[in-house]
Amino acid sequence: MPELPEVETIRLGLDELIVGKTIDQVLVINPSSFPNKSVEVDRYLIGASVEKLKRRAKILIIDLSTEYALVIHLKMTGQLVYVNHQHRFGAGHPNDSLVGSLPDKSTRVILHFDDNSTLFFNDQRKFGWVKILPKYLLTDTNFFKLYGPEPLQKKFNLATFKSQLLKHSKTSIKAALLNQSIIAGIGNIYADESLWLARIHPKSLIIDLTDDDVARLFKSIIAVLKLSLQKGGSTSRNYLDAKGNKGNYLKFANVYGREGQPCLNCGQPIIKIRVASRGTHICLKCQQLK
DNA sequence: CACTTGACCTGTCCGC
DNA sequence: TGCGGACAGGTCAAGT
Repeated sequence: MPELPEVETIRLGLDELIVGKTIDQVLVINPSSFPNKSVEVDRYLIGASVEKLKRRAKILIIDLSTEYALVIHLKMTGQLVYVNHQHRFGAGHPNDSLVGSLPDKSTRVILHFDDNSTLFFNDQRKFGWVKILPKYLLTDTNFFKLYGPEPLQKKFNLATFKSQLLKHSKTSIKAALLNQSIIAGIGNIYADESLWLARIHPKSLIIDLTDDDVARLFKSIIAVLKLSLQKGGSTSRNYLDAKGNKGNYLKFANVYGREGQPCLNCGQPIIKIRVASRGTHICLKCQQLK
């Protein structure tokens, strides 16, 4: 599920909701969802408070007041939803209905705070995970050493993007965008959206792209990610933010989920093909293979 | 070596 | 209505 805009939306929500709160209970309902949890690590968690929320690529980091952090990957269907039993958002806010419905059968880990509020880690497909790790390991030279640049950071520029792509010149551009070591945070939805906006066929080999193609793609990636972040991410099936809201980006999507519908640039029907063994949405007229 | 494919899981949808 | 198969936002290990 969550790609960069979704994880960032969750991070912003949790930043409002849980900073300063103290953990008083951790329940692991599905042990493989928290692979390094043990009785001993309870003492690093219980009594610790939440210091800061961070994100690197699609990974969320909850820095605690101790030497440790909770590191979370939501993979395809993970959710982190906060519920405060003393607080209602009101006016039909989706969070209010979660008060009674969580935990549910996809709840894998529960973090409980001493103000009686709760953070639920739900994950239908069980691919996601929570780990506790010492903060000092969570750097780009250690835990994140296989991750490429963050596309929304100021220091990410066209020259960096181009040199990252050229490390893998014989692969398709779509596979490259999905490769977290080339550029961090892009997944299937935003790969398709960025390639459509840049008018590039996803099967194009990197070596065949012109400088102009790469420049358009660079701009398109940033535009697409920023728009999605502004819309609170994409909800295709499962995604919810920390308050239980769905994302609104897919209403603005140009190709993802629009197979059979007219291309918003030329009117030809969008088709769905397979590239890098992922479902891939394109307009054949606007995105011609080189 | 660089690159691609299956496997991990659960649930849903579509065609017969 | 039931059943099998394909597919779903991600990432690895294992294959070519």
